[in-house]
Amino acid sequence: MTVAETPALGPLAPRPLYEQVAERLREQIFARRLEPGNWIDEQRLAAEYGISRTPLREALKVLAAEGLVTMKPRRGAFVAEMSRDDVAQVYHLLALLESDAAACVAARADAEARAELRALHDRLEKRVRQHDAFFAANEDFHMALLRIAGNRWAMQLVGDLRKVMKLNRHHSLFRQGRIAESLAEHRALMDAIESRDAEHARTLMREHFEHGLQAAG
Amino acid sequence: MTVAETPALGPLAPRPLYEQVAERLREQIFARRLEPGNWIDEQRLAAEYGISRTPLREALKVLAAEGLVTMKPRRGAFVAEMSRDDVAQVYHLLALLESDAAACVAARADAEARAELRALHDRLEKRVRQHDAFFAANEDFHMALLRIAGNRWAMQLVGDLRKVMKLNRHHSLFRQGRIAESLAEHRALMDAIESRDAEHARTLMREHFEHGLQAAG
DNA sequence: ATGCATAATTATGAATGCACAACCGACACG
DNA sequence: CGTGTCGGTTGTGCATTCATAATTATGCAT
Repeated sequence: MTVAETPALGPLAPRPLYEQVAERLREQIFARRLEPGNWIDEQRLAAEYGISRTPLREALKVLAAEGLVTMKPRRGAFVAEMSRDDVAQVYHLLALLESDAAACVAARADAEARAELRALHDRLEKRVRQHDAFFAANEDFHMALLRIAGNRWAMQLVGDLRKVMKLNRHHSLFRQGRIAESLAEHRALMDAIESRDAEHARTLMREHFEHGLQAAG
Repeated sequence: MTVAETPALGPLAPRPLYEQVAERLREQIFARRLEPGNWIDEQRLAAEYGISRTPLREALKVLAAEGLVTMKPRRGAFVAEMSRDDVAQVYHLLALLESDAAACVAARADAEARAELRALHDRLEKRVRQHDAFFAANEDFHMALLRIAGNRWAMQLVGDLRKVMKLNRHHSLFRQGRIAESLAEHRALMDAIESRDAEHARTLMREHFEHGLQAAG
């Protein structure tokens, strides 16, 4: 009844096929090989992946729950589209959830956790010039913050919201100069966290997202 | 077994089987006919529902994404369990998301929307004595607030969080006297909304959940 | 009896098969 | 020239079947 100990299971994880397929589909969607609005041809993809439609359809259900695809009865699956409103709404939620996490971390994280965030932030500083690497490091920092905040449900929610955000073509970081701005905001946030100023951290994180939304608009 | 002619709603409701099954499973879980931690016997349920395992498995994927069941590879599906920590974490998120929605509604909802909420609140007032009816009316009020706030992603998130919350046996409203308290808090919230005091509404909603968590603890 | 190896059973994960709705094009009609 | 419907085609949704991992039962030695 207490957590059934499934210890570690590193390379010995016989991950179900439908999960691998879901992961692969996510990559295809983020890489824009499957574009928002496009119909997803089950037969073609099943053939391409060398599998049957059954696990593919199960994977599509998972992605639908994540919001990456929409299912139309008897019509099939389509890559989800993000309207301008959707982007604004998701930004608002990310601001709310992540600013709360930032406040929580500033207030309660131990020295070790703060050091981990500092390390991730420093990595961010080193990648100002490489857009893709900066993007990845940015994601790492934000997700680490969530993990340290210690709310697994929040981590799940934010993870899903960040996934659907990747559907948005005009990502804020693409704007010229936005990376430098974003970095400066991260720097201020990191300072607030290290000086354990929870409310300041909350405000900075919220503003970070507000600026991101403006840049994306 | 074929649906035959559903005279009025036949062609208008071609809801896929796996969705109906998902709905039915949710009911079974909320009614505690399937208890948290229990293994879900695919064959037995498929036979019981008179369907094959394929749509049942697809429904289970959906519920897994909602957090109502957990899938263990090669072991099957299990009704999710909510630990004490989980309950606290979900309450925290509901407080955050719904208090923001309350502030938004107080600030921006038009008279008609406020009237709708008032009507739902009055219904709540009339059901103090009937636990189940009060519970349902409470849910209606909270979800209406979310809908009026106008963030469809927030509505989805809160809906899912409220679903997993129903797994928790010791729901706060079960505590003696909590219903009256809850109602008083709703009353104050409704007043704040009608006087369009956004920050007051936010605070009241947050406290409403904090009290709910204490009652559930 | 207890512990371990091994065979039988059972259930999951995936593949294949099939019925019917949705789509596409042709052709008749207003 | 647009509208409608009729037949063929395609693809979804679901059922059925199969392979293999997990679980239970069995036997044997200690």
